[in-house]
Amino acid sequence: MVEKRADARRNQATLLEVAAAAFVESGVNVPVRDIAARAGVGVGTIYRHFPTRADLIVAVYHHQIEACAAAGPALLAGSATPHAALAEWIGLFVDFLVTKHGLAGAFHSDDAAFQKLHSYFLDRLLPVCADLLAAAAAAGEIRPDVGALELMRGVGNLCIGDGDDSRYDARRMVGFLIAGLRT
Amino acid sequence: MVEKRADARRNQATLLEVAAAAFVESGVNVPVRDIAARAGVGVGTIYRHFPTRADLIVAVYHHQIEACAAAGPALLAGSATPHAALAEWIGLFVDFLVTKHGLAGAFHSDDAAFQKLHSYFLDRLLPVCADLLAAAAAAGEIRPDVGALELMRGVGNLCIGDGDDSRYDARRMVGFLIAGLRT
DNA sequence: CAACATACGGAACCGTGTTCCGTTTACCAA
DNA sequence: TTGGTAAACGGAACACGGTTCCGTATGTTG
Repeated sequence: MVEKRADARRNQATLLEVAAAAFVESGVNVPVRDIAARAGVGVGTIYRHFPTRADLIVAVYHHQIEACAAAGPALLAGSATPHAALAEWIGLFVDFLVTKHGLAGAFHSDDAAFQKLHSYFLDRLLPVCADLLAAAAAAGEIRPDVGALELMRGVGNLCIGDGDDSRYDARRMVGFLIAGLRT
Repeated sequence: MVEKRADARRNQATLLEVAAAAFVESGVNVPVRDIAARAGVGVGTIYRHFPTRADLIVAVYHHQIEACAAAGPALLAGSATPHAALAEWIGLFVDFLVTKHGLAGAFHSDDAAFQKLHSYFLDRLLPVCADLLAAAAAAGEIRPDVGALELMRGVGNLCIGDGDDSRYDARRMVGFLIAGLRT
């Protein structure tokens, strides 16, 4: 057995599309039952393809996360200074997070189910961030003791709630944070 | 009717004590049923005294929040510069948040039940923060366009998850953010 | 001490994530 | 074409946490 049944493959594809649409309309915390109903399947079908909510979220945003990871080295190679590359890359990350209502919150949830989401983000993006930080530190543009993990968590945290209140702008706050890294 | 029944007053006091202890041990997200069990009362009794979780949390931390609010003017009067006062006051706020496991998360929850918690924090602390910011801005120490609400939300967000992971230190990140406010 | 308003306890309800299992169906071989 | 079978499905059921409701118990007052 190597090939999945045709209906299974079709359902998985449908679920990814429907989930993506539901996330856009109702945020990543949309109830699993709603997604199932919209896709015309039972909740069991969702859980067979995606063992937890986190797996579904990871699957939906897989391409965008990979694109973000890939953008790091490209920016480093193409920007005027490492610090500019870092700022641009963080900007991409922030854009990604704030356009997914509730994702930043889920990212930092202490719920065990979201551990996988957390791990995936970190696995893919932490090395990229670390390289950018190292380059900027080597160029003497930022203090040398800034860790990639703390920066990513801080940035992710600052994105929580963006969009809920027009008086709060995560991009602005992240900008201040990055500015505060300078030597 | 002006006086509450003696048992009611006693229960309310017990609940405050037990809830405070439970928050310390298990975080502010400890189930209501657990608090009820520890206090030896039914859940109905909790809800009669505190209509929602948020009311209970507000009641438990009322004194500390008031103390934090009162510290603002005192620091402003006693510090070398307005910026130093701002930094010290933010430090107090951060200390308060990070020592209450899960409180920072609840503070920014989009759950309607926590709206009251959010409002109370903002009602009491926003004016204090605004005064400190205005003083620092007037002294030319920080950029003049920083809002109290965005700063408090940013700081609150940075405190989320502190303690869950020894590699993340909210105080450090907040320090960077405040540093990034400088002109 | 009686009578009544107040307060109590905890079962029940609701919403949400997740599991389980009887039923249906795609696929392949005869 | 047609069985047979493993894979996949649907949705009821369960776990859990916040909140509500109401019959019962009790402090208080006259």
